[in-house]
Order: sequence, then C-alpha cells, then structure tokens
Amino acid sequence: MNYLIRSFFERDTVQVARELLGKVMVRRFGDAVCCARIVETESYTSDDPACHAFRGKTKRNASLFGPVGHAYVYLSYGLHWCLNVVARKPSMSAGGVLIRALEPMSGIEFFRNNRPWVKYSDLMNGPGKVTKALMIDRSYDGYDLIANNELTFMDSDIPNNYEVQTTTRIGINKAIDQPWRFLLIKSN
DNA sequence: CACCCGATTATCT
DNA sequence: GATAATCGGGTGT
Repeated sequence: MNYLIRSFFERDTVQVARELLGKVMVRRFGDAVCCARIVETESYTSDDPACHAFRGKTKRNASLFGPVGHAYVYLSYGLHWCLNVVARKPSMSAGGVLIRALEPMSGIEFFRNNRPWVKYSDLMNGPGKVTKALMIDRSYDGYDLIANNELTFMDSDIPNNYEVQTTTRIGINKAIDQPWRFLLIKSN
C-alpha cells in the first residue's frame, strides 16, 4: 500500500470525494498505527451555497482556501469537530471533502480510547464521531495530511463486497439536491 | 456587542 | 423520534 500523494487532491472536488471511498485513513498514536476505511464523504466547493467558503474567506474557513491535502477542521453545533481534507482543481478558489464516516480496520482499541462504552458500529459512523475516535480537534485545522504521518491517507482498492452509493447531502439546507454525498455499503 | 443558529450526537422515551 | 447540550462565526445594531 502507498500513501496518497498531493496531486490526488488537486482535482475536481466531487471526483476526489468519490474516489476517497475505500481509501484508508491512517492514524498514529505514538508507536501505534491505526487504520480505518473511508466509507462516507461529501463534497463542498466555493461555488456551492452549502459550503463554508461560499461567502468568501474568513478566519474560520481560511484552510479551505489553502493548499490541497491539508485539513480543514471546524466546530459543528458548538459541540463536534468535523474533519475535511482540502481538495479542488486549480481553477477553484476553495473546496474540501468532509470525512463523514469510517470503518475501523486496525487499532480499534485506540479508536475507542475516549469512549470505551460505544458499540463498535457507533464508533465512527458520523463526522463528529470520526474526530472523537481519531482524537482530532481545532489544533489540526490546517494540518498537512500529506507531509505528516500522524494522520494521513493510504491508497487502497474498494473490496469486492462493497458497492458505491451516491445520494444528496444531509444536515444542510442549501443546494440540497446536489448528489455530492458518497457512501460505501457492504453488499452482502 | 448582542443575537441567532448550524455540514450533530447522546440520551432519554 | 424527541430533545437537550453548547459555542464560535456571521450578521446587523
């Protein structure tokens, strides 16, 4: 397995969101290497009213305008951190892919560290849960996910028994008809 | 500077 | 399936 390179993220944001399905999120806690498959993403770009960057650059969303392959981390509902990876073609001013859900593969005991009581199936099946399990907070906003190995992506093929689903995005009230949400579902 | 509300989750029933 | 929790940005006074 190889790490994803920066040019992977320097393409159309929707395409990156789709192709990120099945890739592996790698999280290192000290010497421990923990992996989780990406199973749900959403695309947000600066020409999209639902995107934080739609109304221009602010202190909060500045990372979305920064180099691709870096993280954009923001607080949702005053409670939860959400992890995005900056991705866009060069002609687009800002854009990112929201990592909405992961499926734990290895190092699960580390992912459970914060919340040992949660069911396996509730561990990373939501954007706020993803950041809890990965122990991501505001300090990772702007973090380079390509140049570092504490948190990064590995290339991987989608296993045979999974299928890709495309739906409209959820939890938003603007541009709600765009099919920019991508899921990986076990088909057996 | 006050007010409003959201790319959600946990914890009830 | 309803609702409380909780806070920083955006917007407009």
